[in-house]
Amino acid sequence: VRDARCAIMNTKLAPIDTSPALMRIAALAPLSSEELRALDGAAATARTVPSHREITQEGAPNVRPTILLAGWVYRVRFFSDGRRQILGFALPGDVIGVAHQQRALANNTIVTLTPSSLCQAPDPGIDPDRSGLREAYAVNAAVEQLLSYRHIARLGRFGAYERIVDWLLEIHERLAAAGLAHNGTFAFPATQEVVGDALGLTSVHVNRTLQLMRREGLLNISGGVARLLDLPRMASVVRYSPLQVTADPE
Amino acid sequence: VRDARCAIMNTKLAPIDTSPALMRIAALAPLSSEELRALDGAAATARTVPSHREITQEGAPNVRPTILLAGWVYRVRFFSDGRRQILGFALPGDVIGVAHQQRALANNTIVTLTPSSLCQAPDPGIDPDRSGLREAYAVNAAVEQLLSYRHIARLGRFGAYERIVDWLLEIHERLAAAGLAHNGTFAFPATQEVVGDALGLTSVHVNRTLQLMRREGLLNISGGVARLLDLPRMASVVRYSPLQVTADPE
DNA sequence: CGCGTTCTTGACTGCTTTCAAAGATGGTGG
DNA sequence: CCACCATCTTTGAAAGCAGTCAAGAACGCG
Repeated sequence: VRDARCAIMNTKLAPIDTSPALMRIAALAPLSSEELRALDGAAATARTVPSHREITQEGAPNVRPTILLAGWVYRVRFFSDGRRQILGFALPGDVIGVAHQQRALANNTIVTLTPSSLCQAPDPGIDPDRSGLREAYAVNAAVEQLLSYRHIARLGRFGAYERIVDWLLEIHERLAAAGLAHNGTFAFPATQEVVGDALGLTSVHVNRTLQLMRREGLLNISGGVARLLDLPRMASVVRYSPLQVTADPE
Repeated sequence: VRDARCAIMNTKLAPIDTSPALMRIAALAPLSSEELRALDGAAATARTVPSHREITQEGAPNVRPTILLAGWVYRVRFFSDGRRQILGFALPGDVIGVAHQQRALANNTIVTLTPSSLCQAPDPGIDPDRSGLREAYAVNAAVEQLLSYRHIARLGRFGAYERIVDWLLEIHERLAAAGLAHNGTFAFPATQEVVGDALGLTSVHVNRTLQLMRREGLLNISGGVARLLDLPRMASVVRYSPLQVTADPE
């Protein structure tokens, strides 16, 4: 897993306990050492998928629950005239393909944006020793739903400038939870066309807006790396509030 | 329950087995007579909420799972400058407030659009006799997620005309599942401003677009009633495909 | 070093918003 | 039964944000 990540994301080799995906999952809920071992074991069976490959297809039978260990993947919906809308991204540590019903169909197409590493998500079953895992998956699902709602609000009421700021802050927060962002800087594999497809804009307009932000000293995206240079100002533009789905304990 | 529905929605008294909410839930999964009785019993304890009341508030502790028996409610996200974006609607038979994690927070504010009737959703627990209910709730959740994804695609890539057509077809399909739409005609309590807030448009532009559609003989909304006069043509405008989250059995 | 992808730029079009005010509608109380 | 008020719908003119089309520059991979 670590090797895969290093090859794929071009990051420096890190100690085992900082594996981004596991760090993010462990942040969702307290996990027992047995559960951490189960995750490690699953990660050992990871498969690598090249970029631009479909993992699921909308309307086809759902895949089994899967953990994204490394890479970026996106959910997408295609239109008959060739347009497409990216519904959201899964980042390292995200769990995809979870369904609780019989004969579930995938409700969206999932495609790898970068070469990615995937493994089957350990099944907590009804094992009382794995309640932490169940909780982590539940929190993951709640975050996923919250992200959808935020994306709807972003597309419905934000202009291009706000959309990009808000979305970058969200990506940054999520990557930071996996230890993949430092000081506002993170690997950013999306082209301007992909950003446009995610935010309901044309790549041309994304380009002009990013240039404006660059001139303002707000951020800088180049060479596959995003640098958010003024997080406080970005946050104030859209009144950004961190993702939260669970109440803090007293 | 039936009385409440009649008073609230101004519909004609219907036989018990056509109660819209229960009809819709029963369509999600096969239910045993025990489960149907449980639903009936829950419905008997329904409470009525006036219009424009908040049922949940984003960031507050989540409410317990609730069935909407009658009326329309909407999920909404507010912005600091007074703007708001409606994230989606719950219609009779929809289950709201479901969360599987500890100390869950509501991830959106839910507000009644019309006077509404609500009851607590029967808990299937781990009772094997209530697997149908569990399945129905799971399918309900899958539909909810699918609706979110469709809404994202709608807002991101459709123009005003397409957004309205696509959204009305979706509302129609959902109401029809509860027996609340006949021949393309259904009670429609949303003002043009509400439609605009849901579709990311101004009420002025919603007005102009609806007028265009009326002139084209496509549909007619007036007096709180929507009449979709040419469903085939509407469907072809956006290549509408019915909501489906479960594979048809062989 | 060469080619394909991605980024950048310019001019022009057009959908949607904004602002303001005038009608229509529906429910309520006199 | 009608007057009245709040809400909702309709209309017009003007401005603006974002899209479209096309072509050139830069980048990165093999």
